[in-house]
Amino acid sequence: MPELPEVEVTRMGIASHLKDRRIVGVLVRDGRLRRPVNEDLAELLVGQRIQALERRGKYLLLHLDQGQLLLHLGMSGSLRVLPRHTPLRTHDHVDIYLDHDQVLRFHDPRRFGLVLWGSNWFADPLLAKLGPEPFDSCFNGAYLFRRSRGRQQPVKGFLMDNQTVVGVGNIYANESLFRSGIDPRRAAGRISLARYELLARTVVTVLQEAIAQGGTTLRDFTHPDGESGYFRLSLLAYGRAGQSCQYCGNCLREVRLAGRSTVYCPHCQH
DNA sequence: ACACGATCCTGACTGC
DNA sequence: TGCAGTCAGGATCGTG
Repeated sequence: MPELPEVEVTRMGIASHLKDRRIVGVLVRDGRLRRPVNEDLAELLVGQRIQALERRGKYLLLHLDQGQLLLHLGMSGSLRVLPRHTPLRTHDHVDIYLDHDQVLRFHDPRRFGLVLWGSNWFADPLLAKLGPEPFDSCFNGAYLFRRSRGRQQPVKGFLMDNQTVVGVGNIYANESLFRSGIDPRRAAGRISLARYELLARTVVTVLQEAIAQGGTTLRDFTHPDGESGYFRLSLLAYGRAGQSCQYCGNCLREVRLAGRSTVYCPHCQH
């Protein structure tokens, strides 16, 4: 489900409900995630107060008095703040009970997500190797150009690599390359500085638009408040294989790149 | 170092 | 209706 915009929409939706709340209980119904949830999570968390909810790439960091709870939504995860006695759905794997009768509930059918306690996640290999945030000034065309020299990898895979830049998954990689007129199959090392400058600006614009529209709702992604994200209506490439290009009217084509569905316009993208 | 495929897991959907 | 096959927004690991 979530790329950077969906994670950021989640963060914005729940951060104010979490700030200064005290954790009064924890229930792990199924701790078998990408890595096992800490077995003693309740002992570790109960009594601590929540200071902030921060995002780094597609990771969320819940800052508590004595450390941080690292959260990742994987492909199918979601995180909501609910009244404590809200009925359970299947795959509601972790509940963190808060004062004021609320619960922070982690839901993840495919269990590719993470819920892990630690004291310094920024030093952990999971986060330490991440590339820049797309909204940071060091993410720009010159950076992409420099980093891509000599690389034969298709530019789409290069853009989705979270050591290049964090947060750009399959949907937004497709959209950014479409809007930039760059063929996703083109070798990353053979794209000009000028085109990378356009691509970097486009990535930022696409992600910002998606956040402003509440993210992209496919299948079950909804806001923390249950609303849908409307960026799906703005998708020009992703999910539109076989339909006509909004720019030139030709038929959009689909190929698989690094195992991921890739949609592009053979006429507009080079 | 680099690029790719397989893999973790469940659910939705397709076609027979 | 049922069953097999395919695919899905991520990230890591092993391979050549």
